[in-house]
Amino acid sequence: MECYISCARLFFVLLSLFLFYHQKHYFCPAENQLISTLKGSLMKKKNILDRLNDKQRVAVEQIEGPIMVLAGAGSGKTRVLTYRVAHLINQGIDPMNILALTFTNKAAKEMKERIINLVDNKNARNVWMGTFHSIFARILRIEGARLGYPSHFTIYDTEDSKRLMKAIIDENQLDNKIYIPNYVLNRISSAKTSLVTSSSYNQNPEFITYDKMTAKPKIGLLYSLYQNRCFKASAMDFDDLLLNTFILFRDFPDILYKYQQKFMFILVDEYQDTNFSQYMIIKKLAANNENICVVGDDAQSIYAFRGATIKNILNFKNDYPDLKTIKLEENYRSTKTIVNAANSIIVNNKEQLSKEIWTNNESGNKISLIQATTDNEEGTLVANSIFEHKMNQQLKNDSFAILYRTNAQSRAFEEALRKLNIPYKIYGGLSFYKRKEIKDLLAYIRLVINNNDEGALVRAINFPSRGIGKTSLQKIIIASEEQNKSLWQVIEQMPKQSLTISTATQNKIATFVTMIKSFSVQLNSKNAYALGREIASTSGILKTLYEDQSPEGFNRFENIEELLNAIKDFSEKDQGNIPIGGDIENEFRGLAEFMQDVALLTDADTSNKENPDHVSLMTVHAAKGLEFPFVFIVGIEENLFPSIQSLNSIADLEEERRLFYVALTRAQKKVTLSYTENRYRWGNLTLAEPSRFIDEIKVDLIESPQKASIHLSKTKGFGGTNKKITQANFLSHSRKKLKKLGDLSNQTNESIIGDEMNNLQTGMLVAHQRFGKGKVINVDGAGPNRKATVFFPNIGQKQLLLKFAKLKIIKSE
DNA sequence: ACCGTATTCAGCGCG
DNA sequence: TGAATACGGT
Repeated sequence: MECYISCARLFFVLLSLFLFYHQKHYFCPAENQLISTLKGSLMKKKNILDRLNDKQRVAVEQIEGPIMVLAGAGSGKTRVLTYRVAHLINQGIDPMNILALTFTNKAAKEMKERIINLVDNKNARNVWMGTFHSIFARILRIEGARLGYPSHFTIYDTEDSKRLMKAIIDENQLDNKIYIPNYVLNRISSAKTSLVTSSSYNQNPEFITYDKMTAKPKIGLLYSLYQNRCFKASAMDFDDLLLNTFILFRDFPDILYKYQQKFMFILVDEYQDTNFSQYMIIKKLAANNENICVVGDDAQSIYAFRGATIKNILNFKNDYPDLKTIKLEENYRSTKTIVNAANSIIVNNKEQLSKEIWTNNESGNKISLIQATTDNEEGTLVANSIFEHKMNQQLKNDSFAILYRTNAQSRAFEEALRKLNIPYKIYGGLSFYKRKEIKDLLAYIRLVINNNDEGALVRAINFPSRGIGKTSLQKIIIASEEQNKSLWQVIEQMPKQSLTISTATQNKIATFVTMIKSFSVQLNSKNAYALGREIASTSGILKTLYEDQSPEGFNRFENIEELLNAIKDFSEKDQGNIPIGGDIENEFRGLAEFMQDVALLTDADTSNKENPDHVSLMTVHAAKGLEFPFVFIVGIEENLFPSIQSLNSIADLEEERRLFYVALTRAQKKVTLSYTENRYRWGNLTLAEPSRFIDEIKVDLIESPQKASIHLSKTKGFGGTNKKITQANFLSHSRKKLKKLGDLSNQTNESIIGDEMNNLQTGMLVAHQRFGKGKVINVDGAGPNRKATVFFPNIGQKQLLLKFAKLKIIKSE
């Protein structure tokens, strides 16, 4: 819980950083160092190439023609990509003519920063670097008119899609037990990924027979209805961004030609995780120049379950006969032990390209194995082990990561780390922009930008509640279906409609319409922040949350303020700081421009500005592309890792194995595996046995299990480099550290209330950041739930959770 | 319209 | 187990 809130704050800190390039990358200390070194020693063009090994160098220097780089884990893949772009720019290529597609926004942003630091060219930021979705969303905003979309089209997130699909299933009186919204959406998604439109779906024997076989013959119909509804709302879902780009290029050769000319050089990162539609788009774009460089590692393909296919790597050879393939096989990241362990795992996969990863690094520590009795004990043992490593080797928290297969496993580790006052951060989980209050305000903003946005309208009209209920909305939806209009078009022409809605309700709707219109007209003239605030207050969102006396309500209020602050930051910065690409004519930084960034932003772009020194907790999937000195891979049990769902097919099991390979290769110095004999799953205790993956690691690379709990007195040294610490020494040392840790923990987890707050008593005068001075009326609750009732003369009585409210005691009596 | 209770479901998740 | 949603009563 606490994490969400710190996440929330962080998210927008990060959002602003994302937008303005002030971001530091915490996970790549080596590269970071490199950058500062380079900056300091006035980079010259030829120095770039000196930093590469022979193979990397070929991959960077061979700028013309098709190139495929098969880059093993830790082999400097990112460096090849960044240096290649830098090299292109140094060769005089206009950055505007370079297209670089990445897997995440974060990767794009980090790479771009590095490139800007590598080259002495102010225009370097104009490289079109971003995810497939963000790049093609941009192109669709420019060219979408050809397909009948306005440039301000909405991008539906998965929640919008689900809401819409539910509604459609309902409206068509289909059984939502048979037509489960998520299932239907998955079918549609895989169709779109295969470039099958709704009309071709209904003629596609493969899809039709499958749906008949599974007794869901109406899916094709639902697909059509869904597409129609999205189109009326001027909305695209994530898959549409790719599908529509493909259609655009397929049906409008002039546009395809334009972008083929523009993108003279194309680079694709994480090629093993691209799907068919991405493959086809790339193929089209590169068809003219064939200056295309793809980088990937088939051994790290872990997203087949959502449509990615390594066929793209195999097909690549067929598409470009004069393809040059380069294998990067030297690992710079990990110890010999880790590299060998990873190799001994991956050979068990039948389907793979031949590659032999090796390293010149030291042998390092053996892989440790922790055996626990219960999942809680697993948490404790891992946390203790982290603590022990820290103490013995004087390490920071950010040297450690705990990786798990499923998010549900995180709890035991959180609790154990909290007990030891070790700051941690959970990556993944509920992100800021998915919070209700944020989505509420964003819904208004979306509606103001795109009146036809159905998802936004349904949300906004319901909150704050204004007496327009389900029944009225249902009538509006029916009318919109009958007339093939958007919901907005129906309510805008309300008086002309013969709807069976009471005059009172009609008046309420009319008021709502007028309000939204009054915002819309200001969109292109008013400052984003001013308009955002006006929307937040006029809509009643601020007021409603303000009047909510509960601590949660207070928090929501704060989150809205946080969002408004982010908008303010955005609007105040001058243009030229556009996150992706650069040759954009639009210099006005209004709300619409802000929203274009937000729609495609995710939590993966977070890191911790307030206290970067934390242990990272995340799924193995989320860890892709990251590295840590010490990695704990937990829950290495049959039916969990490999997952029980993967045991039906060899292909799935092989993907699990690749996933385990990815997990291992995140580590630089040491890997610790853990498993438990008993695990709570869905409320009941189940027996667990060690994963087959443990047996697949060569025996000489792994230690036999450590069983009993680790106590301070049992501390042993690790490896050669650390200094020996006598027991007495260690204890006194650890006490100091403990205290320091407590302080840090206080910042990150917000779980410990400062000493001062423990002394808070009724009658004291306190100061609050926003509410000003007030008097404490009551204090109750304990630990993280400790809260105070404070009377603020100007505002009134407020209940504040002490762990969130940054109260200062002014006067004790 | 809203709230408390019953029921359901449970894998990883880029954008 | 626990969260997220559906239901049903006021």
